[in-house]
Amino acid sequence: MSADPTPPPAWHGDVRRARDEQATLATRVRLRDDFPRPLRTLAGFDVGFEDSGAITRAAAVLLDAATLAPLATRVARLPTTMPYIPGLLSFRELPALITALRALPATPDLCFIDGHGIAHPRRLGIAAHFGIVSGLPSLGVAKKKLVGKHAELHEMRGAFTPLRDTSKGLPGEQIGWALRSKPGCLPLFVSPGHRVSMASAPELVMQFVTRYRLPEPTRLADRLASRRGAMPACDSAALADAGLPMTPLATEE
DNA sequence: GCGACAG
DNA sequence: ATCTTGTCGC
Repeated sequence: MSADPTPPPAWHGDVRRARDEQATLATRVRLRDDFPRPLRTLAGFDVGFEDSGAITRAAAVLLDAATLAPLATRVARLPTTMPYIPGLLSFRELPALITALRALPATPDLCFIDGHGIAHPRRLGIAAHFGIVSGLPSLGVAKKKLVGKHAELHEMRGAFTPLRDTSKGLPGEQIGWALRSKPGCLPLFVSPGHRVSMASAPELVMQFVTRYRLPEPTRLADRLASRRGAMPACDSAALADAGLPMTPLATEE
């Protein structure tokens, strides 16, 4: 048995140290598609808070990639250890997210994270960090941009345009995409996390967008993390079909 | 010094 | 993220 090669981030109250750690880990991000085709299972992740922020609540939802049927859901609650600091989001939320991931009955082929992938000052947004720590293919789906600029976006569903980091001059390297997942809605900011290419990111997201702005994996995790609405019933038969463990589909909350 | 600033 | 009612548009 070997120890976890990459432990979840630990906050030591030192912003500069955390930034250095991000720069180092960003070195290990791989932007090449490296996941099963066709995709069998997907997982969506998001975080919410309880007790005025004292408790960090991470939600994970495993779905069947072919039908988008929920196969399992998990919620992990951990004491909140640091405040929100732009650019250091993963140090605050990743421990809970990894806990939720490990509680899933099966390992997902691709992980959708609420937040940015490499569209980050040091190219290690929470989705990229999640990929490095877990070793799994991941991509980021954010509702607002953290850094970068992009041209005007067409109103048509599915339209996308590059998001580039212009902080070091024009044109600037591409760090992600602004994606019109739904007409009449603000665009989504999509970027590769780990083991996913820049070119595939928009398609991977649109492939799982139905009638809402957010793709199903993230949309469902969002509701579970924020304790809103109800989760569609999990399909135990599908979980079995997928050749996954016959773990009881305990749906928390 | 003045904005920008994932969740 | 979270606190919250009504309101605008398809």
